[in-house]
Amino acid sequence: MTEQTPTIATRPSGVRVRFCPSPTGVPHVGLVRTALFNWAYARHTGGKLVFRIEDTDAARDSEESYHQLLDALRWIGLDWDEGVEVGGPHEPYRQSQRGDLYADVLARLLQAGHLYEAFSTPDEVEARHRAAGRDPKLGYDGHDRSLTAEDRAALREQGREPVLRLRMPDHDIVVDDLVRGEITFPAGATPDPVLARAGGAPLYTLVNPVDDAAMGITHVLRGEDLLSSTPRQVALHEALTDIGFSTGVPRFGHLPYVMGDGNRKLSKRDPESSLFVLRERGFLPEGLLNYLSLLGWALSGEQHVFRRDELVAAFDITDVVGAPARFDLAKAAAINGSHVRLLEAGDFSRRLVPYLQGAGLVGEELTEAQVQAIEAAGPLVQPRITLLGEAPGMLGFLLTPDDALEVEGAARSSLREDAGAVLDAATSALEALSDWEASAIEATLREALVTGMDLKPKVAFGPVRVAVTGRKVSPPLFESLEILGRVSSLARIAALRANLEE
RNA sequence: GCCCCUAUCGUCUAGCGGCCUAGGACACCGCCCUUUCAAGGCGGCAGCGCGGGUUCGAACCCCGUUGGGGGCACCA
Repeated sequence: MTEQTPTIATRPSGVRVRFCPSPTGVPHVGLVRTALFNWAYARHTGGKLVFRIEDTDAARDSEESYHQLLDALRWIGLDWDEGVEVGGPHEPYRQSQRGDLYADVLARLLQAGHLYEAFSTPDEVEARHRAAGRDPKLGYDGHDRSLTAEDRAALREQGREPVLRLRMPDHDIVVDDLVRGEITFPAGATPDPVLARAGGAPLYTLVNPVDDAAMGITHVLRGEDLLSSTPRQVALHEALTDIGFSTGVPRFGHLPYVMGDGNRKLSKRDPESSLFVLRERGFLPEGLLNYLSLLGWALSGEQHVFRRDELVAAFDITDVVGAPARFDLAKAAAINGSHVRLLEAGDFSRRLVPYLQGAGLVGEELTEAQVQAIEAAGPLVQPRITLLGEAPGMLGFLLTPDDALEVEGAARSSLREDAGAVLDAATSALEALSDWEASAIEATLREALVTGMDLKPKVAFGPVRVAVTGRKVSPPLFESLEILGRVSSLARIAALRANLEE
């Protein structure tokens, strides 16, 4: 065993980072943020991102979750250089398929004396702590470290099977964390961890560092929750180096938590923690990517809205902040709104389609008229929404047959006594209009209602807006009338007029 | 209990000893623009947890303290 703790890996050139989730549950924003920072660091440095799946817990892992992980990464636009789906020189990239490697490493580690067989049950460990007047929560006490071959044989006689524990070094372990700086873990503070169950089933404690070593990972960028497991990982890397399996210890960088409301970690109970919920609400991949990168990092003090390539150009793991960041849905939406506004008009309209389909306003196949209406109205709603999911509400009136249009209660009750007269005047003016175009519509309606009836614009146009869109709030009225067309517009005004009589 | 992390406006952050009477963004509040609602423009409110040092000088360095978070599994 080495005397000193090497904290800087001596590796071939080039940054190699990895993203290695276990496929349990639905992808959440904290997970994606971790993937994002690994990706950004790889792209910034010209290094490689490895995507590995840690599915050694058959009870909790699921194939569905695996596919959701792929879906999530692809949607937000993170690609990887090696790993599941794309292959690479270190296949396979699913730990459930790497059992032979782990068994081999375990055997070599055991033979070299870095591992030992431990027979103590958790109850026995706790009982020893109590008997000695120590805190029972102290963790494993190292009791089996000194078992002789005879001792072990005797225990086996009793039908007991040992787990394999790593012999932690008796010196302090110093980690130069890329985001937190130098951290010292006192000798003896980390109990000897179990690396394999009785029977040999490998645990995360073994498999994660072994694969990092096998895949030549140079920088381990992961969640803060794993910070306290770092000393045992460093110790394992040292042992792996000692047996010639590895060439050193990777650098570590521990990313801050993503918090929810209050002072809790963002939990799966929070709906906004689910990437897919966010996507359904209408986040743009580039908008969410932008916001997520702001959780613990900043491009500069001044620029908050930026593109993917600007992120890559500027991102450095050493600039990441160590303190937890709160996920603020309002700010996320605001950043998204900025990206919505940045979209080219045609692009924006096309991205609306899935949300209109989801709302049942259009079918699988769009009609020519629907395409035209969406493209014409797109620019009207683009500055008015922050999430694409808001679009159906604003565009619904254009994609609904005249006789199916429903006037919202609040819109209906906003009408004053003179609404009928306003609608009558609007009808006369519009029927006489030869050129059905927004500016002409505006001119004639202003003349008839504002000038002719001496009404304030808000009062004058309100009833027309309600008649045509069914709502108090809508895209700009005159453009909306133009897009809707003369026939439908007049029909809707007439319908509301008739309705007022009742 | 032990170990570790962390601390600038309500929130996310810039700041890396003098450029700081602390900058930006979100939120909030005004005003302008305006056919509704937005967008946009202009302005405002609001912060270095506390106590000691070090220094000519501290948001920045050191020590302590308090608050917050995490870990102490045959889960990952």
